[in-house]
Amino acid sequence: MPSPLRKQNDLKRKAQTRVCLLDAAAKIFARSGYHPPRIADIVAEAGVGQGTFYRHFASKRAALDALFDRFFEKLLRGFAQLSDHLPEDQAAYREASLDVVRRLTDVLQAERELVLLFLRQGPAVDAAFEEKMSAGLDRFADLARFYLDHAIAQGFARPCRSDLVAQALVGMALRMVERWLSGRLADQQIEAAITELVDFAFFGFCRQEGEKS
Amino acid sequence: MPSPLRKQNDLKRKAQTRVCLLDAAAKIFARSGYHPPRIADIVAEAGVGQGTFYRHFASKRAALDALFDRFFEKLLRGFAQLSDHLPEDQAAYREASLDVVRRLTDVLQAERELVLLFLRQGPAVDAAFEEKMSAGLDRFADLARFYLDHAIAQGFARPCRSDLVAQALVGMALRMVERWLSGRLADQQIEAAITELVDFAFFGFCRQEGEKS
Amino acid sequence: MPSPLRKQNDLKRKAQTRVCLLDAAAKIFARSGYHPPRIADIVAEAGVGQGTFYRHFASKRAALDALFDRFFEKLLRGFAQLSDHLPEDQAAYREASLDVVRRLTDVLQAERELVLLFLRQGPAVDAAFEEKMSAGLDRFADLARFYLDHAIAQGFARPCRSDLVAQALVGMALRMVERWLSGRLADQQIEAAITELVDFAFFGFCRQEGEKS
Amino acid sequence: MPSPLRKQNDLKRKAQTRVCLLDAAAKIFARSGYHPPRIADIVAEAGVGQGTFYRHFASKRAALDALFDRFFEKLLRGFAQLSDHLPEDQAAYREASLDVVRRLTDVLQAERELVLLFLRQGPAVDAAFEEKMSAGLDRFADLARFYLDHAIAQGFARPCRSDLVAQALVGMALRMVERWLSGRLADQQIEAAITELVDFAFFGFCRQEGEKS
DNA sequence: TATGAATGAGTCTTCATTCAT
DNA sequence: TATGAATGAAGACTCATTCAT
Repeated sequence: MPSPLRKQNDLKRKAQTRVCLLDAAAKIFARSGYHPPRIADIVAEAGVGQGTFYRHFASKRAALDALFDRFFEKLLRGFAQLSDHLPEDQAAYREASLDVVRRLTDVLQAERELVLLFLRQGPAVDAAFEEKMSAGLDRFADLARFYLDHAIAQGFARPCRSDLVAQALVGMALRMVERWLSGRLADQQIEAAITELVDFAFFGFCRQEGEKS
Repeated sequence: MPSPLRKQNDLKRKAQTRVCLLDAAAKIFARSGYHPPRIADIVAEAGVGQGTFYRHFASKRAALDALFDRFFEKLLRGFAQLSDHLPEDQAAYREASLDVVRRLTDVLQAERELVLLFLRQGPAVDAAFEEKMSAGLDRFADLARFYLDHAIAQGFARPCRSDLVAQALVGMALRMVERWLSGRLADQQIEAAITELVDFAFFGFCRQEGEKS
Repeated sequence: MPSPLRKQNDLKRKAQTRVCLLDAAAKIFARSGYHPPRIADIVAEAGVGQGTFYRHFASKRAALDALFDRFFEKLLRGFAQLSDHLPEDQAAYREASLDVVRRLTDVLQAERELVLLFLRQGPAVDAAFEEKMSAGLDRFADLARFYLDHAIAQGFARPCRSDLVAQALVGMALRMVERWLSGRLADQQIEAAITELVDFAFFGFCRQEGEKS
Repeated sequence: MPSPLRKQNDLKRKAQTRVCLLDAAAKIFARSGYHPPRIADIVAEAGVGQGTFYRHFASKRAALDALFDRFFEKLLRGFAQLSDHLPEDQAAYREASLDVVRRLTDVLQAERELVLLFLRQGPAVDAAFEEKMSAGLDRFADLARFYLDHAIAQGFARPCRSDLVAQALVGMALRMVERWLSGRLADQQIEAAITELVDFAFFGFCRQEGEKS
């Protein structure tokens, strides 16, 4: 009969090892992609034995799942209180949009390597993982659509197929993020890019009637 | 010594086998992704022997390259004469844009499985392949930017960071195509979606001054 | 320094754990054979930790040995006083034989699973264990031979190679026991089968001169 | 399109390799039992590569199955024409029995190592293999029972539970064979042992009325 | 003494690649 | 040129055993 103290310590140690392995996996996957690395690479990076990996994850695939869950939970946490109060005119809407995007970029930048990992490797892992990621992205699309519908209802956005537009916004975002985080943005002025693209989303690229040149 | 006729027949047969293998690879990759399938799966699908594969391609990776090249060449062929005459007002610009997109969708639909393959698996194959695909997409972004700059110069598009907007357009397109071809578009009315999204690109989602409700 | 009472309690607890592990091993081996189960299966069944197993047995093999010893000792205890007085005519000899077999079946039925385990798995464990089992069976063969020689000396058994006949009797018994305990006896009337087979051993299957039809 | 000749040669070569592997497996299993050897041991003995084993057998278990099938088929072939004419008196019955047993011993001696392998390891492999062996032995028991029933019907065997007696005979045979082939028969005079045991089966060990001492 | 997390040697199995025909 | 049997290096995974607590 083990003492409760002993049991707690064991659990804590085990949890530490798990974190250690996840961090190592993230590093390795970020460096070489998901498929190429061997379990041996991950445990070497983590500094534990081969068998230890299998005490914590059934397979490389399971570790990736755990990694994604940890990441996505963190990502969502930043948007929990978002829908508390909705903007009531176009200017406020634009401010709120800029605010959301900025907050998003902060998280993404903090997890740069993981983001790139999932963006590139995610859809190629297997059908189940693609589905999981797809569901995650759809949650963001739904959020965008919800906001868009609000704006339409308020009258400061024009009626449109908000489902399509929301997905288009997600598409824009994904590509810009991927280019930004992989260092392919023309200049790395992310702030300027954000403004530019929010304006593009709000007003399109056409010169409007009465717009000053 | 083989007769010239014999030689020619041999060559023709060889080319046929190559096409056969490429088609088989496309089918298999489309079904299971790039990494999981074994050479054995491809040759089984093609109905040839194991060794035959290696007479035509150095590796699975090389076959993928060949597949991409064949596809991309076909894709570009549709846009060769695009820049022959540029639209001179906003309405013509919109018509031309719709036209381009429609033509694109025709090719994409014809090669549905390959498109999905490259969209999903491409970035995960390896750095070189990602670079190759990236270059391909950048050619489309460059094209879009060229048109946008023309419109700005003509005065019917507002001045903007055309490089960013062009990439944003590519991002929009990629996501919509991926959803469309994988059957996740809300309704499968691609024509309506095209109009909707071109309008979004042209005018944004905001109601403009003087726009009728 | 531990009190003598404490010491005694520790010893008692240790013995209990040992019994617990042996019982668990018996159950597991009976279910899945000797080779397939892992130590982890045994300790899970016993409800103790992995390490505990090694405090009691050096290896799975050693636990099997202990299991066999415990079983065989119990088996022999039923035959200790057997040779106290020998039968003096054929009828008494037959009665004594039936009596021995019945007593044997009682023990075997009580340890059904272990018996089947050793019958099936024993010879396949390793050379040493086979030797050990073989020696055990030879003790029964020797006993049978001793009785047979007595009967021959008394004149109510015919002279024969008693060593061979004794081993044949053991063979008969092993197969019948295996079939009985695994539920493959035509009807489960073990008592009738005993009589039948003792008669077969005594008289063979041939009709004798003067036997009534 | 491969030439038929080529195909036939390939097939022949493949069959040779298979035989090679089966022989190697038999040798290895006979030496060390079924469970301990690794695939590496078998392929080393056969002088082929690791992968070659898996081209021919899905697993070690499948190889054992193939080995047993090959052996059992050979064993049965010797008894195909056995029931052509049945003995009509006790003396002929005894001659026929001796004849069968002698023929059996010839085959068994020729396959000494395999016989010992199956006798010892067979029941311990897994439930399916045990069932397979059991079915094989039951075929011999059925044969014995058929003969016994014939003798009873003819009146030169006494009425008895022929099913039980047949199984008892199988049990006797198994133990004697195992002792004989493993060199534990007191003297190696197998011919004398056969006579002795057939007599035991025919007449039991009791002295009969009117038998001369 | 009991525990169970950690270990890493050992093994199975796969599969890209070769090569004799 | 096409074939497919053979190959063996590579990698996933297992599990008996250790040892710090």
